[in-house]
Amino acid sequence: MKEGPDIAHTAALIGDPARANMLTALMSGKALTVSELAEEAGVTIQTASSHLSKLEAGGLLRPRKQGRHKYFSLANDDVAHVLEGLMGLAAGAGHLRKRTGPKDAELREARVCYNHLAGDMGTQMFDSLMAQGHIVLEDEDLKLTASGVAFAADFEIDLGALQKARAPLCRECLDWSERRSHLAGSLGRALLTRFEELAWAKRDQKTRVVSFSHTGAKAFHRMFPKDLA
Amino acid sequence: MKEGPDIAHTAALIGDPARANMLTALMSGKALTVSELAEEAGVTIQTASSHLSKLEAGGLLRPRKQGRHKYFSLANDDVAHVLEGLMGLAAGAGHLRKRTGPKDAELREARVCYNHLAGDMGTQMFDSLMAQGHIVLEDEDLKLTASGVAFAADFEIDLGALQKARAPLCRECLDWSERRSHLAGSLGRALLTRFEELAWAKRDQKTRVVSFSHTGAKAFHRMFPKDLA
DNA sequence: CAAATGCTTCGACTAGGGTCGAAGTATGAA
DNA sequence: TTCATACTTCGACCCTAGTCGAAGCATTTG
Repeated sequence: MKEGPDIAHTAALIGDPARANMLTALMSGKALTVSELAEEAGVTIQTASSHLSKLEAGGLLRPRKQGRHKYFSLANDDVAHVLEGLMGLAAGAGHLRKRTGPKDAELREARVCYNHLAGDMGTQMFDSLMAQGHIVLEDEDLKLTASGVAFAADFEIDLGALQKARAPLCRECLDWSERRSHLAGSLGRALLTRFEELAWAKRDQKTRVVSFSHTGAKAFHRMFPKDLA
Repeated sequence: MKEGPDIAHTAALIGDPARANMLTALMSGKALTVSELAEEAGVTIQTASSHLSKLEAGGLLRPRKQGRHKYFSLANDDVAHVLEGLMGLAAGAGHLRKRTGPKDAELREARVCYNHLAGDMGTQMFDSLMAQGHIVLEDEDLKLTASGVAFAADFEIDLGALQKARAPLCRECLDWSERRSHLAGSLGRALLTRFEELAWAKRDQKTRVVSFSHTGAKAFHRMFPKDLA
């Protein structure tokens, strides 16, 4: 009678408030230590440790040991994708933690989703890349076109290094605030990194907010124009 | 400190085994009564009733009263989308209920996802529609092209009626077995319905399996060829 | 009207799991 | 080596939430 994967176990892992807080914190894309995650979730370190080993066993997190620290990050983009989807459902049901908080507007404007740009500017960049023909939807997923390769080279992104990793270069990710797609995958990550290198934008560690400088925003909009007839 | 929607509450709703079974059953797209869902989940009717009101309050289900029956269905495509995503995660973590069961192959071949065609044939149909230029990814989401409109008319699908509803006409939905997109939205539903009307395919209520007849499969592959150079 | 069916509410029971204090292990610094 | 830091394990507590029996509504049928 029960066919298909065991959805309940995975959902229950996300369903605990402390664990959900940790996962949400990891949506920033940064790897965090046990103590940092404990702080984030508002529980003691012992409790956090127990939660984290469950999340790891459930395939949601990827641990990395470094000296006496243990860093956790989301296991892959699929996890981030599901988390964003859940945020969309929760937002739709009106289950917001704080409604129209001061950070809310900034979060909708531009924020980090796992490791790439999300929010209004994220979807705008995605749309613009599609409209300029730099990426296309082919077969199952997004492909970088020849013009896209040129674009990346022009922006000094090392595609060769990115393609060595087995992670997909381009991926769609559904935005919970915009309800539209933005660009994930290793290229999405590389773009955000590049914005930071060029000091176009800075990301706030705690809140996931990405704040663009004045000149950075201007350069961004020149590179990814809203409408191109 | 806690910004964003309350993901834990929604995930916890899905995280209970009984509720997860009900939701999985509703992925068939059919509306089911309280007693049917109780049977499906293996709990008494009282327990099921309690679960269902929670799911309803959480915005995951949409109830409809009809006489002394109360029918439940998934609230919208977003819910189905998240559920499929969770199935993908659970499958990736190796948390399958039964591994390589007899139904498994059939499920991967063709099954119902909420109300549209999923599995190998679902993704194949999606790819073919894209390749033939009937649908394109524009701005945020999928759009039906002029040739797509002609195609629908030719297949005797009443687009006018579909467009009246505020539900999106075309949507992508990620397949947990294929890990590729297939067509959701009201057009996706209409296509599956049409296959049934033409007796190309029949869907099994219990298992979500969609079985194509011999001639039905032939017609399907003629209409959605795998490769068109 | 009464009987039957489908569902909801109430109340009580229980198990599972989240929580933390305390003790144990491992790595790095002095 | 000795101390400090980062994390894990153990054990006990407690409380939420899932469960079902029984009773209560609502709707349809006879």
